[in-house]
Amino acid sequence: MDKSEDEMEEDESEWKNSFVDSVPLSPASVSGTSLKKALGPAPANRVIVHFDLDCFYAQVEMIRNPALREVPLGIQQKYIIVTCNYVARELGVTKLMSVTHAKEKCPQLVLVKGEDLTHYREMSYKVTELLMSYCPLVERLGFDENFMDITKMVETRLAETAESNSFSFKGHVYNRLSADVEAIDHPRLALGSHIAAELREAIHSKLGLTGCAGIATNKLLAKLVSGTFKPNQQTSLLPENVSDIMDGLNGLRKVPGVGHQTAKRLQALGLVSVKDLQLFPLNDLVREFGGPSAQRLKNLALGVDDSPVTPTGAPQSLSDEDSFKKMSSTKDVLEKIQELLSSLVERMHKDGRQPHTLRLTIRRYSATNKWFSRESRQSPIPNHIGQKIISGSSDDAVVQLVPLAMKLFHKLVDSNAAFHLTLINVCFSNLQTRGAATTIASFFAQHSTSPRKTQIFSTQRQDDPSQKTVTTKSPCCSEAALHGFKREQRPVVAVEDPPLQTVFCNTMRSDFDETDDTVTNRLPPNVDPEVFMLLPEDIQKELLSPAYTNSVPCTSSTVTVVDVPHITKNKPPQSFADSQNIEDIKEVPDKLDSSDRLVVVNHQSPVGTSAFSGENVMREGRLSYPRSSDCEFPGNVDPKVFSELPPDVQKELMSEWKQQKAVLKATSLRKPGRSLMPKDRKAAGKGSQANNLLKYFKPS
DNA sequence: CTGGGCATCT
DNA sequence: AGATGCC
Repeated sequence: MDKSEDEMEEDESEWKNSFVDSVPLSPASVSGTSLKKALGPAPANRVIVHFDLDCFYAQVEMIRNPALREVPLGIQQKYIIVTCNYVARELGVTKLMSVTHAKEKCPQLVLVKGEDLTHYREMSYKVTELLMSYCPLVERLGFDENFMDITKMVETRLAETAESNSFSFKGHVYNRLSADVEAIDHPRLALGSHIAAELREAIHSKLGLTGCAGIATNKLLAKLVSGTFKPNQQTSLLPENVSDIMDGLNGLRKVPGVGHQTAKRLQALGLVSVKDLQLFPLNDLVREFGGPSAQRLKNLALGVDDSPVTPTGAPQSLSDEDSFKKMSSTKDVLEKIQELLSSLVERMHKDGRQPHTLRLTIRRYSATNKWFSRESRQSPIPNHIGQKIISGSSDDAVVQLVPLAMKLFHKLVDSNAAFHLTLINVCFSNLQTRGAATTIASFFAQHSTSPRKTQIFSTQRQDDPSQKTVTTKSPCCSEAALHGFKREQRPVVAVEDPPLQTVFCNTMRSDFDETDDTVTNRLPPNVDPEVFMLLPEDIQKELLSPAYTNSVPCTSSTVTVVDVPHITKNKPPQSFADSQNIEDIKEVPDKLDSSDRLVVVNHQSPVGTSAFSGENVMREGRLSYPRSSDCEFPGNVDPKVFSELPPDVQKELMSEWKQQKAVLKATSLRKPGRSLMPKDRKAAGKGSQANNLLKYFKPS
């Protein structure tokens, strides 16, 4: 529908999404569609990597129990082997094979139950988090796959490496025997293959996991090519071989994005192979699927995929479910719900966000359509219950949630009649950080996109001095809630160590000044609104109160912000080092590799890479009052109070205010009560998600 | 003898 | 709320 104009301009969004900063778009070109062609030939292509961990669950179990490495191992969920190690595969076991079948084929098969996903989930987030420490553009796909847009890393490295011999490919090149010959023709993909190799090595050395990678110019191709050599290998796909890999797919079902249902509908149109779809008239396809889906499908068949790598962040919902042969009594249902809610509440508590919606999903037994047809009902979670989850009164929370869930159950099932359920799922969604939006917080909330300024190092060598610095500071960062405030912390490592080579992914460009902030991962300067909201209300108040006029003697933003109310009154910043939750953050790197400061640094200061905001953040010194010409204060902010805030906070606030004006303009047509449109919400969510992400890869 | 998650779109 | 898709 909205695509009518670009029916023939299927590349349009790619122009926006796949930009690279070496090919700056002029402001005019961004808004003017007709100017596209004026930009000349195709824009620089992206470099996308798809990572796919080998038999992920099995690897996790083998790490937990190394003895399992030498035996054929299968991970069992109910009656299914969901995955197995390569020893087992050599003996004929495959994924998604029934247990009985597997045991027939391989009587020695060792089975480990894998229904509890806790360990897999934790390890999964460690991987994502590790990748994110190199570049924030990481998108998860399930627990064992990640997409990464390394275009910027490549561009940076390209600028630095003038050496010709670096233009060779690491790993395989799809359908090529001697890659080196044409490597020079694809320097960016070639560099991408080196980066992919380094990242795989990092995953291996830090987390002990092996996996495959695919390097290509879009997500679809990267994913398709990553599996061509398994396990623990990588493959690059050159543009001239796109049709090879697409045409080589055995059936439309192999195209990611074409599921069972879509394949069936396509088959009804007489389409079976990828070629069939490529050649099928678009108009006919539109009749069946509608404009956007039709175009998307056709593009997929052609290997065209302009969808951006969308940083995943923390999950938007947490759910827990169990399936069974039969559940037919209300009492059993109640017990199951209780059990599911208990574990879910625990997980939610660790997450730290407050769920505002509870959903109950069931699957009814039905001879025919057994595995589809789920039904669900949802309801708001009263605030006082949600609070208990956060505060850790888990038992109380569960007690209050169970009746809620049972109400939902009775909406779904008439318990007077006979019923037969085969699955129950409970889900928390509408996850929000605690605290009502104070005026200021709501400012933040609107566009707290995450300003990670990720500093990346291709390989890390060296030094302890930084390590020390980090260590001393990290305690202050232990609360996930504090992370946002560390953003502007001076990059501990980089400062002291110039030789710390390659800084990828951080755009130095102070940015094209376009108004188009949706196009890229344009991340506003560092504030973490969420963090503010996480602070106890009295502290928030105090922070904003005109009565609060003490100056803050601390220049470390990490310490400063959080401490403002307390420290200035009560404690010196140092004392914070030994207070409370030190371990949270510290343990992470320790568990991984205590000598590796890179991880540490990135954790504690997920300082935005893509801080296009480029404006150099003021790192020390206090800003003086902003002149009103520069930035108007919101009415509720006392300039004097403002002046007492730590410099980075001042900076952040001003940036927010400045942006607020722009956003208000942009959103003036929107409903006031719901000014966060999907796109905004997405952007806004990412900021907090990134912070919260840390929790997902906590120490085990 | 078909898991237990998650996301997006409508 | 459901459908669909992915692992």
